[in-house]
Amino acid sequence: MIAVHMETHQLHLHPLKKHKLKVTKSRKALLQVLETSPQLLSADDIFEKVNKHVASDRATIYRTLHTFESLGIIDQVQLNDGLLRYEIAHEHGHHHHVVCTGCGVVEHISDAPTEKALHNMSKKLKQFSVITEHTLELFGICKKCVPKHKV
Amino acid sequence: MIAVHMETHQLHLHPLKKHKLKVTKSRKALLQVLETSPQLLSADDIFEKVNKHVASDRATIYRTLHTFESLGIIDQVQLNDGLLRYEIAHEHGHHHHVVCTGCGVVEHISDAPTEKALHNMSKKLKQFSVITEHTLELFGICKKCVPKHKV
DNA sequence: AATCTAAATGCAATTAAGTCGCATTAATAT
DNA sequence: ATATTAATGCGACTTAATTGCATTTAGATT
Repeated sequence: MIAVHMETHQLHLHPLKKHKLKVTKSRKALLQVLETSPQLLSADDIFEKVNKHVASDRATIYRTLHTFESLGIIDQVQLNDGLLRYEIAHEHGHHHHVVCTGCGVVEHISDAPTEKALHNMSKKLKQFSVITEHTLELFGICKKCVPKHKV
Repeated sequence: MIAVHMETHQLHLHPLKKHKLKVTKSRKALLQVLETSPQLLSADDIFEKVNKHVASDRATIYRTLHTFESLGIIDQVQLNDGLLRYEIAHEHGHHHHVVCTGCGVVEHISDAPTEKALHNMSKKLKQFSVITEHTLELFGICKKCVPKHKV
């Protein structure tokens, strides 16, 4: 009864308890921020958003991001500007992103035909016999932002 | 006769003259370095290699890279480590890279089936109707490096 | 060939993203 | 309630990249 109650409105505590990490204000806020964001967020985005709720230091944010990343709680993503961005790790595993250049909203994709085409292509390479990974990110304008760009 | 002679061993001057840029030692060396590199090179890689031939400053290298990039002489590439890398621009246009994580050697690819799969996939997106671009980079171990990684 | 001038360079200072050491604080096990 | 150890805050530092400014130089002009 009590356990059920706790679970329902404190879902963001799970990853911390699960990995025996101390439940601090900064970490709770960071998780909250990532869980509710429709965008991929940079360390600085996260720093700003966390600090609207609790006082936290950049070094703490960076260290927390590293900790969470190495535990698989969050994923790092490189887009095309060299800035690392973060998202809550997907249970689905391998996937890619479509990012709106207007508002930053992200749609997650994992498309079997594309993966198959990539696999076929990798067999045609001249200098490579082993492909270990790939990055694939798409950029576009989301339906909400299309009107703004029509102007 | 004279023109032919000049062309044969000074191909790297063409882009400079073509764009009415001054032909300096640093720029010649930078072009030479990029033209002969089987790898994508970071600004710092280029700085080091250029300075084996002529004395040049980092600021000069960065400015030259910007100039060349905006004129389409070279292309910028983001891999997965946040460092900008450069290559001589391909006349072929749109293409992707396969990068050896051992030695950095790059194979250039442009695969119609993959592009078609990406195109099909983009039509299935929920939040997007317009896709403007995509990045796709593959990582693997090249045939020369496979033996080293077997150890 | 000597001179002129805009373009390019070298140098130093600056910014931005991220990291690290260390003393202090605070979460949680006892 | 206390002890222990993880986590934090702060400041200094690193690395990639940018910028202002005085000097130099490529190449056009005479």
